Amino acid sequence: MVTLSDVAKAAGVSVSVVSRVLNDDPSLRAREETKQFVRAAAERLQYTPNHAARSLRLSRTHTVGLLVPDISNPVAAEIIRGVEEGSAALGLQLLLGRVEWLGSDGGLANRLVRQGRVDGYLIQPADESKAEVGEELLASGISVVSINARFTGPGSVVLDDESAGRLAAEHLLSLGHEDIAVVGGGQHSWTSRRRERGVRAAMTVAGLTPRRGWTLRAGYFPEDGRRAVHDLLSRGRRPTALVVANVNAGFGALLAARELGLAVPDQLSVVAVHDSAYAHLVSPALTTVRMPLAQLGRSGVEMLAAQMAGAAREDTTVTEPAPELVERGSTAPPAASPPG
Amino acid sequence: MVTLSDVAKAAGVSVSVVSRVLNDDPSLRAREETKQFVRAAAERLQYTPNHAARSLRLSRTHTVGLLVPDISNPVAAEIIRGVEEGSAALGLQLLLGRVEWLGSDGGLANRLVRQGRVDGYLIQPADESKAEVGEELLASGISVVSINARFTGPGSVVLDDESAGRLAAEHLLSLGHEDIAVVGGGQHSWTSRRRERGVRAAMTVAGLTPRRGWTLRAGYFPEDGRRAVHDLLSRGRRPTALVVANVNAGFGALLAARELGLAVPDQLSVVAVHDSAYAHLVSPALTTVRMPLAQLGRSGVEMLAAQMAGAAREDTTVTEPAPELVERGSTAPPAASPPG
DNA sequence: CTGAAAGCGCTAACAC
DNA sequence: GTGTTAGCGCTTTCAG
Repeated sequence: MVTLSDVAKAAGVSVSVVSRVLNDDPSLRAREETKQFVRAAAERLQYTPNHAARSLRLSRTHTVGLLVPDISNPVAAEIIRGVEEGSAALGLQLLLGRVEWLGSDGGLANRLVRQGRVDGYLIQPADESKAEVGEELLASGISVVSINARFTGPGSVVLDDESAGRLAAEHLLSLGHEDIAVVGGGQHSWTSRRRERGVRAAMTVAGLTPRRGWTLRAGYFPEDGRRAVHDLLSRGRRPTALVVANVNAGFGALLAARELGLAVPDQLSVVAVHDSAYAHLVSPALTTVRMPLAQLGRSGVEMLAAQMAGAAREDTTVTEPAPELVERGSTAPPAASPPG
Repeated sequence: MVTLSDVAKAAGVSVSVVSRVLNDDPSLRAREETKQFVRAAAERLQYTPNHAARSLRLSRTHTVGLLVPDISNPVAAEIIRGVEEGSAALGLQLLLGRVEWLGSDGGLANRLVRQGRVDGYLIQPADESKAEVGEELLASGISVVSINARFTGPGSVVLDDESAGRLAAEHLLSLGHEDIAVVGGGQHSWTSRRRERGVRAAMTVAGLTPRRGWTLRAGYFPEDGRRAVHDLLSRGRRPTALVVANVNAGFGALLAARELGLAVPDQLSVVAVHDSAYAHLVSPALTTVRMPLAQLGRSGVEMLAAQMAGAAREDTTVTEPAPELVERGSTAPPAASPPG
């Protein structure tokens, strides 16, 4: 390992000069020649500052913890991609962890903070992990931002879920649907509730009232969507169209329809929130509302970086690019049928 | 931040005693009472050793770099899950990075090594990132293990790809297929070549010779599979069954068949290597060969940890649990048809 | 049985 | 313009 003093020796100056040259210390007035010499020596020796020493000295690690619920979920993965891009751009390293660390494990996440291993945390809560789990971290005074969900306190970035819900509903309405049900996310998901609100808003504008019992809470997995749709469609009157709050659950909804012998889109239209690389692979291909997931991740790190630099905690919504309807094969006008 | 000397003060002993008690230094013969006292104080103050100081002192970070090509790929994600589990079990933290760091960016990966930021690397090469990219790292003398691919030198853990290929082919053969084509991974993928070899082996045993031109190299994305199958099926004689070397490409193959108006499985059977949570969501549901991806990830970190502890570099294959055929709807006996 | 002190590599205040 | 030095928090050798 080549250290500062190696470089100093090679350049024939003292360590402090080397340090200040290499860090572009403005208060340093050295001969240009000296600077060049130092830089050349550093280059030649392939000097790289030791990270441990530096963060010990500066109490700053240039590392942020990324706490995620489940990498295998393509929606989460897409957000992570954005986080990755953003942190690379900001020169931050990512320490990967599971969001479960917040709750269990004697507060492993907190320990990492006290260890001085990270300068802040980016949290992508699972649906279930509600606000409280992050509170302990919030209380610790460290920089934290929650992605796609909110704590009780400020410090979050979310998507324009209400618009997404509205867009999905408007699409169905424009096709002529009136009997629209919504399959939401988990019980406590604020994100999902906002999508549902968007759907209701669109229906209200169209002069429709959502039928009671037609707003379900399912979850974020295909199996959740499947179960919910089985449930919904085994009751008396059936909707002609479904807004599913999450694309994964949307796949499950499609599966359920197939299992029930319902033709999509002829007998049932399905539109889901969040696009997915798989949406065009199922049949019929799934109509979705695309949301800027990677941008959400990028905004998340950026906000965290700002917080670490001293900015106040705030809550923001990523509205650019706006949610966009991606029409595929799973939506069509309702079959002509006598009003129920 | 509470430091060792805070604890020492609280316990009324010196820092060195605290350090040795907390690290269970066997060479320390202190009164049991003293130890208890120290531990109690540490507990009470919520002492956690500062990571930077420790790794500066010990030149060890308990952190490994995880370099992946693409988190959004569910197959890669599943491996990462295993890596995550394994590293948690070993008390290692994961620094997430892109495998592209190896090539470009002036060797960012190398820089992290010289910075002393990681004790070793786990690399999951993209198909394209061939052996060479890791060589520089290998040369640096750091611990490295490559997952699901091999460097020119030792230090890798892979799956039993040949068995997987064989299993897929045997399934098709047992259904009565003779005209079997294989859609492989990228040009240079050793992993994929081993799967192809397994297919050929099974066919040879059955007294069949794979038709020339029926072994394609595609890639690991749905689009790759789709293109390859379009290509393959637009030629004169058509196979009755396909072994696709990767489940994602398998989805693309299914799509291509649909686009060409070929009924799966009646006119074309498809079996793909690697199971996926999406396999049962497409229609027909995709028959796959399940491989222990998470176990691969776990074995990867374990091997890396061993290497970091001084073990020699080696190449191993994860054979437990063995590849397993998951029969779904995309395979069936070939339609009775005159031999072409 | 316990404490003092050196030193890991770095930055920054201060001295010359 | 450049060098000296203290000290970040920790482990460990060596004294006592």
